[in-house]
Amino acid sequence: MTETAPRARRSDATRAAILRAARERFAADGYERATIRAIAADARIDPSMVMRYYGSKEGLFAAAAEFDLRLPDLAAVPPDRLGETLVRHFLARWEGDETLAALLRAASTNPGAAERMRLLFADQLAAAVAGFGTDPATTARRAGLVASQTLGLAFTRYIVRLPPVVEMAPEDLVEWVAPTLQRYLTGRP
Amino acid sequence: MTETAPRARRSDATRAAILRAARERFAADGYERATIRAIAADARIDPSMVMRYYGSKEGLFAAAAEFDLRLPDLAAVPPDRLGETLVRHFLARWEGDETLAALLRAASTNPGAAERMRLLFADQLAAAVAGFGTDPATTARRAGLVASQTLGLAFTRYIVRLPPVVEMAPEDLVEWVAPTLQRYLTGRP
DNA sequence: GTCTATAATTCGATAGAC
DNA sequence: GTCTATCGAATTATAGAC
Repeated sequence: MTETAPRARRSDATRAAILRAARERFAADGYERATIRAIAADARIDPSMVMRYYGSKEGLFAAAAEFDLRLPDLAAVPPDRLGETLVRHFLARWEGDETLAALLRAASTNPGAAERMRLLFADQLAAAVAGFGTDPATTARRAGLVASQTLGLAFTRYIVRLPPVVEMAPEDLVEWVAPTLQRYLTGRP
Repeated sequence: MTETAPRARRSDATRAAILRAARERFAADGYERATIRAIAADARIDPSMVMRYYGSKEGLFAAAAEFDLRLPDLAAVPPDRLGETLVRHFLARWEGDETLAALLRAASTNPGAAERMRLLFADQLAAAVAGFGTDPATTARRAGLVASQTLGLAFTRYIVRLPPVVEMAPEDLVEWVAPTLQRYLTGRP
């Protein structure tokens, strides 16, 4: 029973510190500009430790970019408040966790990160939209439209930082964007 | 009068070939992964020529990322067809010129490219929206919302390439997205 | 105007002492 | 488990021959 009772190993703290620093650097600089050396310096450990724990830069990114949207069960949401619920949820999720910003920046230039983004879309967003009961033939398309607006909001607010989008209060964004998502989810073109 | 009668210099063809290759590489790989060596190889010239003509990698990008949205005069568009006009225009503009894809990819990781994106937004999109006559106090915000949807569409369709967004026909996209832009431009939240 | 040669960095990754 | 030392490759940029 060497593994059945997980004892907090000393290295766990180091692993966590590396992941935290990696998310920050990948979020701020993207995949190519974020260097293992810089990440290690932030985490106050030796660069070779990163390689030891995560094998390669790609392995480190894969671990750091693990992201759960934590979408609510859309079938339990009042049908006329789907858009509002989604925008509010996305905003809260992004502002509290920079992992998505890291994934978004990296996906622009790194093929592996882009593939991860597509998987996140298919496994989480498209799956949630498919589960609440509109015409199955159009759910993928509806989910894609929702992604185009929500990722565009994230891109302009957190990556490019367009001043008017950055300055809008979360509640103002909800007011403006919720009807868009509502129509993409339940409307006809 | 050594310059008043511009004679086609031999080097002009080389300059143009470099720019074309640079746009392709920047659009496909982003700023960091696109190398001067690869661009020079595409243009069938020596890498040192790129430095000679454009001074540095940043100077080359600045020249290659020059982009004119060529927005129509919104004051001349029927007020209830503003959204439709804009989506159609953006789609046509993007599919015919990869410069915006290059700018979009680079803006994710390169601070200079992001600044360029903000300038393009302020000087062209925000200016066009301000010129057609809604409440001046809200025009910047309306332009920001339009950017969030249009850049999100470009990001999901040309950069991350989410399958459902890639597969939608331009006319379907117009049908779905036009009402969104129409409301951002002329509606109340 | 074009190209060769190379300088000066910087990076990811490895080997091995302790 | 942690760190020192370093390898090998790739990059931007420069100096200078032709």
